[in-house]
Amino acid sequence: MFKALNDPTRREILELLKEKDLTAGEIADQFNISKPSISHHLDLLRQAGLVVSVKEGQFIYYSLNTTVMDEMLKWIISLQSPKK
Amino acid sequence: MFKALNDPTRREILELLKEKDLTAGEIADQFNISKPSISHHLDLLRQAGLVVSVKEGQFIYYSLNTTVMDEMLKWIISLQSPKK
DNA sequence: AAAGTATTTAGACATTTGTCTATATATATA
DNA sequence: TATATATATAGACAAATGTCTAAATACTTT
Repeated sequence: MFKALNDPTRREILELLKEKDLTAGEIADQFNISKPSISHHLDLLRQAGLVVSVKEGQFIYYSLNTTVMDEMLKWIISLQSPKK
Repeated sequence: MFKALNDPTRREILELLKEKDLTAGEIADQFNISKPSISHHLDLLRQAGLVVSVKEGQFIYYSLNTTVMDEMLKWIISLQSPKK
């Protein structure tokens, strides 16, 4: 998950999906990167559980899965507790 | 910052520093990794602003700087807002 | 059934990353 | 001052990462 968030392109994809669900092609259109590369990024995001994909005809819609981020939020917040 | 958090060793270092400030050597002792490698990890954490180092005699004490994490918390939380 | 569109898979390649050993720098102590 | 200790820097190297082009798969339309 940290790994999935480590790439600027992937973080931008998440920000796009914040607005609304998009197909792989619509996402790829937003970047100056080849479609196979975007496909690869989407695969990594999916493996990390950060996005979910649903096939609809010949399109594949991607959407955010924010529940997974709770874990990360908790981790970061736990670091902010005061020292002994 | 995402980059700094992407490595398991660096995340563990942050968790150690959560308990109390430690010298570079004390940190290195917790890992099966050479001291120069740990020194490199500490440098990356420092560059990311996640830790602060203070020289005390021949020792260098490292401590957490949690303020930087607020930015990241905000980013993650912003993704969790509902869709249009 | 054939051609077109959407997406993924496969394989290659350059860059980045984490690790190491060897060496350098700075401080402390005998 | 010489030696020991703490830490960092330099340079090498294998593994991981992000990108590409070419080809494959799946669906749609004519």
